[in-house]
Amino acid sequence: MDISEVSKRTGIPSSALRYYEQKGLIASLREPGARRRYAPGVVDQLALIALGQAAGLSLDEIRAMLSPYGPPNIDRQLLLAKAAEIDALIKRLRAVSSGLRHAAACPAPSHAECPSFRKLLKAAASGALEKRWGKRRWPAPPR
Amino acid sequence: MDISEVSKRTGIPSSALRYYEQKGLIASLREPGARRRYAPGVVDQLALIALGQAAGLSLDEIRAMLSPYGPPNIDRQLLLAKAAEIDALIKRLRAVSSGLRHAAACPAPSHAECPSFRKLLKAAASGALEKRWGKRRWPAPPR
DNA sequence: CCTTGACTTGAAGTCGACTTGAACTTCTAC
DNA sequence: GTAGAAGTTCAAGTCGACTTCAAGTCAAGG
Repeated sequence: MDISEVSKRTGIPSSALRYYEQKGLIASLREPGARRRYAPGVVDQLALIALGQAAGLSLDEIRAMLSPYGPPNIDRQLLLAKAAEIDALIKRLRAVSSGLRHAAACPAPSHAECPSFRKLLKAAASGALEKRWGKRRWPAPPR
Repeated sequence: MDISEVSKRTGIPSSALRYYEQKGLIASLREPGARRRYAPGVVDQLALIALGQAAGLSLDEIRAMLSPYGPPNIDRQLLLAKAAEIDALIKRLRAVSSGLRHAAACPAPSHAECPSFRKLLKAAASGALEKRWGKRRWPAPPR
């Protein structure tokens, strides 16, 4: 497959494919200087990368586990830690969702006055008011 | 309250507070040129901002609804849309979490060969392989 | 042979939410 | 009155994951 074929199949722009290769996340077979050709397995590889990204792993972390050379070297500890992290995130997101619905529905002039809203607020933003959060990029839903 | 007091109470660095003020998200009462003094309500305001951020709103979107001048001008449509978006995100995150746990547990040499894993993968990454996602910053959990 | 379009490279630009630095002022304590 | 901590402004830097640009190369069709 050539780069545009992979791009079509995965939806990932060719610029991103080149970027991934440059970062060592995928490999292309080719004579130096010529055009890239991809083995079919690269599509699965890219799906794994997408999973890792959805899980909040950085490309560097993903590369550490899924180097295209040799068998995947899975850090099970890290995966479980990330899973736990995501579960915690889900909890907070549920509170955020409730908070938003409440804010949309509650007619109180100032939401800061509504006790149930304050409670949701605390649950949703807990941590924000204690220790600062790190940063993370999350995908938006498929449109 | 002075800026360090607000910072201590909310955990938000003073640099961020100045930034928020510059962006019009919060107000400080003060003689021009002198030090900032904050009304107590600013803490609630900041909690709302944190909620908005946790919900994935940009500071610009938050400002549109929570201008410190005058009553909040809530866009209920937008809030409900964001809530729905978050619910969809939660669904995908659950799949991601399962996927990670599976990847950590499954002894298969190549995960791409395990059918149940492939299914999770699809659910987790769905959309990534169709249309490209937008970008969004999400907070990490409180450490 | 020549055009056209897809590919190549490396470097630079983008985005949002801050942080950091430099240079300066002001408040607090001694 | 003076040190030093904490505040001020404005400009510039940071981070990750890409995208975009400029300039050049290669392959197939007419």
